[in-house]
Amino acid sequence: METNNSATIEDVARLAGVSIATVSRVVNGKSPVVPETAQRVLDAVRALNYVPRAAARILASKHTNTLGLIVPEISGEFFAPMLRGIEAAAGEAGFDLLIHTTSYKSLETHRHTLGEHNTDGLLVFIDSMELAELTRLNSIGFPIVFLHQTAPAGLNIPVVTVENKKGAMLAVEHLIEVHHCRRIVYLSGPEGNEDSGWRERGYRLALEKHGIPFDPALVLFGNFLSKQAERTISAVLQASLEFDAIFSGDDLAAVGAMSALREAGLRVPEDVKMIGFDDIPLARHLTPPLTTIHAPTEEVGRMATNLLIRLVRRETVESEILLPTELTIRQSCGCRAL
Amino acid sequence: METNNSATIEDVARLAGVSIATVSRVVNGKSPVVPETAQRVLDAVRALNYVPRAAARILASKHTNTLGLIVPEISGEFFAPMLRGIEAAAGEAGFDLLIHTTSYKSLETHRHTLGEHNTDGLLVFIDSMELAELTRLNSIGFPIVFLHQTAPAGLNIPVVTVENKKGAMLAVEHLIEVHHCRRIVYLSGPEGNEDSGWRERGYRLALEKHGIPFDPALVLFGNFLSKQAERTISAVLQASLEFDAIFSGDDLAAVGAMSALREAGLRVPEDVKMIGFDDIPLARHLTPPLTTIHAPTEEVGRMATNLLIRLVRRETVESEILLPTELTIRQSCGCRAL
DNA sequence: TTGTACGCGTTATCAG
DNA sequence: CTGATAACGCGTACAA
Repeated sequence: METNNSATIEDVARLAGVSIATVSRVVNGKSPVVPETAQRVLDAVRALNYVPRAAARILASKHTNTLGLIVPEISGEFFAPMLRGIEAAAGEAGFDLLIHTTSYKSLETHRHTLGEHNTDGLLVFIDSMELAELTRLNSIGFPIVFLHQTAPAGLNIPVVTVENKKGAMLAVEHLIEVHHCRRIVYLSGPEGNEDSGWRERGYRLALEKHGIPFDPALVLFGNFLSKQAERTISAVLQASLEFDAIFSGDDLAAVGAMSALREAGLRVPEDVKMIGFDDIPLARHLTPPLTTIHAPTEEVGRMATNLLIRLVRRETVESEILLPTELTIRQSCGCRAL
Repeated sequence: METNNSATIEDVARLAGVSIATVSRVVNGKSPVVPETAQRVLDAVRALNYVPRAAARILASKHTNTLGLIVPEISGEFFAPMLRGIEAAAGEAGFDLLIHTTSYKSLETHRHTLGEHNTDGLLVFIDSMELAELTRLNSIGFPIVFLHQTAPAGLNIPVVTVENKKGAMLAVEHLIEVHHCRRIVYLSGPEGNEDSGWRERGYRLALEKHGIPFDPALVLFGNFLSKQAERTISAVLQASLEFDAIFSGDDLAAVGAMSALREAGLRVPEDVKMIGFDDIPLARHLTPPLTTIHAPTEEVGRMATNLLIRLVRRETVESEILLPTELTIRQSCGCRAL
């Protein structure tokens, strides 16, 4: 609710004895203004506590200085670092950040809530947006950058993500080569999740490379959630599935899996080796500390945001950025504490 | 960057053969319009893919339909649930959410980035805002709600937080009464943190109630961070401080403390009992599962947002809401698994 | 270097 | 119930 009495550019102009155009100039620092007049304006601005109305600015200038972020849900552990990166990059460049989650709303409701009319560009995480809207925005040249997800066919939208396949291979090969595991479970993410898809591919590649036949029974559903992973591992343990290691598609699922294992009286890493993916902040505090594939999540957020800003400025950008992942050895894989 | 060719209210009016006023009416569903004309307008809207320009709307109507959130940093574990609550409540009421972190910016930069000119109201977490600006906003009747922090003297700003003192007492009394602890460490939060202050008060009250003298040497600095807590506990262990339990001001610090304990060869709960505060999602997955004071963090976010929205609508609201905390017993306190 | 005047797209007021 | 039309506050050609 706007309050009645705040100063407008006109008030400032009057007090400074100049035109509103001049005020606009010194406030935006665009065209040159005689230092002396500029100072008078600045004084007036301060005296009146003048702050330009964002809406008026947008209306007149046609750009919002705001970036939109669309996510399906805000899932803490993994998402927080990314958000930090995004917020930081946006802030440093002078952009505001409008956040929108799609999870709890009906499709009808969240149409058009974020788009050309209130943002200069959009950051889209996972498939939180309808293809039709995406296509429309893309066709009018509206800047969009995807996070952890490649663009649908035909759309020219850059992506920033991490080296999923390579990371997964690193993990599985470590399990095979160093710890001599042969029956390695892969704990998958949500159906259709691209990260999980690549990680599974890396997993299979590593097996193949070492002549270990792929067993579909070892691909289990973790849904990138502790709870689901816990449930799943408990169930297969009941059914006496045999395995000597788990490569979890993400750390959260690894956490749940470890709970299930402990519940069943199995020890990590003695009975089952475990490696996760992402390297969430708490990974090193688990018992045992979780060996995992480190993904530069905050950096992904930063990168994507910078990319988007360049897009907003109509600069050309690379269509895909893959940030490096690396194996972070702790103890859950069976390596000794240092 | 606004794209050139999108339809305006005038285009719609023309196509529907009505005035722009009528279009505005059916779009906003305010004044009654003959169903037949309304339908014509709706058709035109759809045909032209018309979406009202937010900026124009704001400029004309004087309110932004946007809520601002100011936080010092986005710290994952604890903050994510709160953000979820805020986002959900805001979204359900049709408000957008503008997020702003203050941590990495200079004071100069983050003046006025969020305020009367781009939001209808502000959610402020901890002391992420200057008193002067706060006072100014408050004096012009701008809606603000504090999260986990009471307003500075003289300002009339409602707060939503949790029953810190009661929760702390619950924890410490459990340690004393059930587990017969006598030398209980309190792991404090950041200097001046209000939550930590109340929790310490609860801790001291519980000791007092049971005739245990307060020992200042047992109040240690955890800073609500795993890393700091780990460092602190390691240090006092070196210095052979004696204690039989730790009540940690928050779960994150508890995690760090547990790492330090394990590092030193001490077992939880056999050698040291441990209780945390907040009940972050991962608490139950720690080894041993962390007994902690459950705080309804997501609900705090929801509540605060709803309060703010009522303030925006100029309704009167309670000046303080204390959400209940409760003891969630798991195993780190020495209680057996169920 | 500075000022004038118009346009941005809505909402709101007031007649009709 | 509907249509003109005046704000809303700022940026920016264009003119001086």
